[in-house]
Amino acid sequence: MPSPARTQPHPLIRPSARSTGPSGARSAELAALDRIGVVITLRRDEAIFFQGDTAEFYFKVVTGAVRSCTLLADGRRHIGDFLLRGDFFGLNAGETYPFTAEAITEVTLVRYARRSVDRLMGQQPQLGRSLLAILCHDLLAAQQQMLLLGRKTAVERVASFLLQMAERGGTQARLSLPMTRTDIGDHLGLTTETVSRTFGQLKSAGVIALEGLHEVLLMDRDALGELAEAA
Amino acid sequence: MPSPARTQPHPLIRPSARSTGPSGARSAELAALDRIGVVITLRRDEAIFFQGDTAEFYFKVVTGAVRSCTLLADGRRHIGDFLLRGDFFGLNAGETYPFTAEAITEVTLVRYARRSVDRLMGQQPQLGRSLLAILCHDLLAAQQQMLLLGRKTAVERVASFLLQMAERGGTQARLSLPMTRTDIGDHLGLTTETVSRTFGQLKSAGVIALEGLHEVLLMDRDALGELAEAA
DNA sequence: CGTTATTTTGATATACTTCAATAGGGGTGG
DNA sequence: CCACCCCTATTGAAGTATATCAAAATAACG
Repeated sequence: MPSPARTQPHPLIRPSARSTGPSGARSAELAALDRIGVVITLRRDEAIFFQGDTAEFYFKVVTGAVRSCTLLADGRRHIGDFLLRGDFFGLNAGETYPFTAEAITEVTLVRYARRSVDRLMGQQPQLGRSLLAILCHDLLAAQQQMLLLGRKTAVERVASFLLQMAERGGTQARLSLPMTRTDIGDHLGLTTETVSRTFGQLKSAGVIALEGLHEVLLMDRDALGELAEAA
Repeated sequence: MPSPARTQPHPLIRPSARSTGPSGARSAELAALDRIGVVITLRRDEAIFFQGDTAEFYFKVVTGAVRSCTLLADGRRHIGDFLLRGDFFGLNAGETYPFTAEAITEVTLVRYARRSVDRLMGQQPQLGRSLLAILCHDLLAAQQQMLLLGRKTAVERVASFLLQMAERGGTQARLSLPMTRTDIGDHLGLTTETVSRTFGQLKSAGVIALEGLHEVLLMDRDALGELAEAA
């Protein structure tokens, strides 16, 4: 079911194709994908797709950050993952997307038509392997997140999250958190307040330092690792 | 802080191959797998593999039930999933298994060598698609579990779990739970006591009935659906 | 059948949430 | 450039769902 316009913080504008062209891919096998990709851009808080939309496309993040959300009937929200530069998302066995994807910042994506990917996979078996590898990786990440949500304390969750973001981000000592504290809470199964207090604790302990609201310096990575109960 | 797993029999015995032979597969594409599979059986609480073992094999459950567990340093345990008849597990991008797999009951599995599967995939592109579909399905299940662990109450967790097991189990009104209450707790991010109390609540409410410890009758499936906050 | 593991039930403790109020920050219009 | 406003974050006080601790009841098992 294609989603009708819904009230969103920003007037809801559907992504529109802007130009076609190659962009960097993570591996040789995936480079073939670029030939069938279309670059799109979205503004902050725009939806890329809604839960329940027909799953026609597969996406890769070029710049910016995306969140994947699901909602319960009474409004409780969960953010399954944050998608950063180089991450793929939207690949799905079912007819429809099982979650909503929204731009956290202004974002540039490459969009691949599902049928084109299917066709290409027939011609290039290596592509199938690459997608298999990506899915295995995502599944592993999901398993770690389940451990976090099921069995870790607030401090352990936040510490794990920061380390994970640091690993994904590139530089090791400084990392940027484009999302809000509420987003982080909804990803870690905590409230905004608890996230804020936990950042405060880590700051007081000298483990991290904040530079503005969205930049974190890892002052003591080992200590952070221990707090995360490294798993 | 969530409690460490309590006394659990630790699996000490390595699985051993017993006999060779084909077994039923879920789809035509996967039938090809059976030709390269080896049937193995394990006793209750035996480990199929340990976290960190070299990931040489891929498995399918023929009879019985398996749990996939990860442990934190202090003993807190999380069960990522229960694997039932027809479920595949152990497929993995990495060199090693990221979790331990243990037999909950006496269990019969088919074991596929990873390299054989790889080779077969080269010859039968459809196999790759089937594995892709299985992984997508697993990923979806993981996303739902993250929502459960991150945002649902104890009653919602247990209700969701029962419905999920009912769907997987076959018959709709009666379902069997071969695992212990502790296993269920470690899967749902709860303690044994909370699981037990929640079962009690559902029983008092007339939503379920217990027949022995491991058989559940769904007396009011709609009510259970509402309690699960159907998501 | 006795023995041990598992489950249930009860009483208490606590980590996190909820509710409430203040403070900061970034953009916009004057 | 500054002043205002709104949104986000922080901080505080009180409440609650679930964990923990403890013990009895039930089931499993040799």
